[in-house]
Amino acid sequence: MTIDQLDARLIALLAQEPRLGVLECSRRLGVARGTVQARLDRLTARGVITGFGPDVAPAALGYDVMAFVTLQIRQISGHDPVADQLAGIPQVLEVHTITGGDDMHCRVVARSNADLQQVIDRIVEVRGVVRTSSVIALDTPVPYRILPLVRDVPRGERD
Amino acid sequence: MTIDQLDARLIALLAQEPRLGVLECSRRLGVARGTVQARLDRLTARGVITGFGPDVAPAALGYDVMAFVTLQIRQISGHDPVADQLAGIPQVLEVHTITGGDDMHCRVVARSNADLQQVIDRIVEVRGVVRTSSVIALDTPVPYRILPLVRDVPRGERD
DNA sequence: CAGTAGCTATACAGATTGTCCACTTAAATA
DNA sequence: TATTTAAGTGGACAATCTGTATAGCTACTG
Repeated sequence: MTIDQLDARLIALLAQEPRLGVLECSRRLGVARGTVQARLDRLTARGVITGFGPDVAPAALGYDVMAFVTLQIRQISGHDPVADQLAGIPQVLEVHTITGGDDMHCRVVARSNADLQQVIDRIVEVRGVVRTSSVIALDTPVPYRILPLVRDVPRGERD
Repeated sequence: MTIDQLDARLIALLAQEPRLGVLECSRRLGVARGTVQARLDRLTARGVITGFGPDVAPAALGYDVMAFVTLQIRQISGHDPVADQLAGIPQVLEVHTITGGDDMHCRVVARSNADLQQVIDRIVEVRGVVRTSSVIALDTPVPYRILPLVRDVPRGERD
């Protein structure tokens, strides 16, 4: 499961200028339009590209506070019911189960520190959650990105 | 800094079917094309929508292991030089400075647990990094999302 | 009340998309 | 070696969309 040079260049191109159409991509990459179309279809079908969703900045919506909350849960209840509950809280952007002393790791946002407390309270209320521990993200020197990873791959061939 | 109903519906629509054109959006939302265009321009200008990048699944590229690495750094060196170094490691997808006992929080991916060790080694080598601690993400019951947040906002009016 | 901002409706040329098709390679298979 | 198969190229066509402008209407503000 890897991608080749062309795939990588295509993804990189789209990552930098996402609004480009297929035709424009083909021009920039120096290949036929059909090729780009086929590549995109294949990348999407293989699940490499999962979508082209608009990237929304929570901060721009007033959610200035971002935090990571780790949870310990009552083992007996299992992860899924807890995750389902967490999924019902809009401010919970992401949930992972993890190794180590804690059981789950969430990324949450809030409108203020006071609001963060509310969000955490809501998390604590979730049945099965035993304890939480939070750290606030003060700054994000490296925002989420995949370009370097994509550029790095190209030694591979087809799948 | 909030968005109104229409903005929210527009973002939600695009989040679900990102490939839609402006015209199609206007039809679905029941407003004029110019309105959608203007809204999109404004949302982008205001920084609410930061892009439409292709969402790439690292796992589909063979990076099956995801982990969170927290760092303690030598305070005297400051965060920035460390962050710059970390930005040079493709497998480091994201870096935040945080409150609490540790100083930085990173999301990293790797091709295997053995490979993760390599990545961590590379992080440890960064000048200014004193200590690292990692947890592996076993599962992701709630993948990153902003829809619930966007849907939740609509009580607000214009900025 | 005048001015501004936002939405609607309409228009038009130019560009793009979704699909076909025929032909050429390169690689895998019999 | 002969034969498939997958992938890429170049071109063509109708249908659609985009960028851009115009003008009228409404709501809010000083």
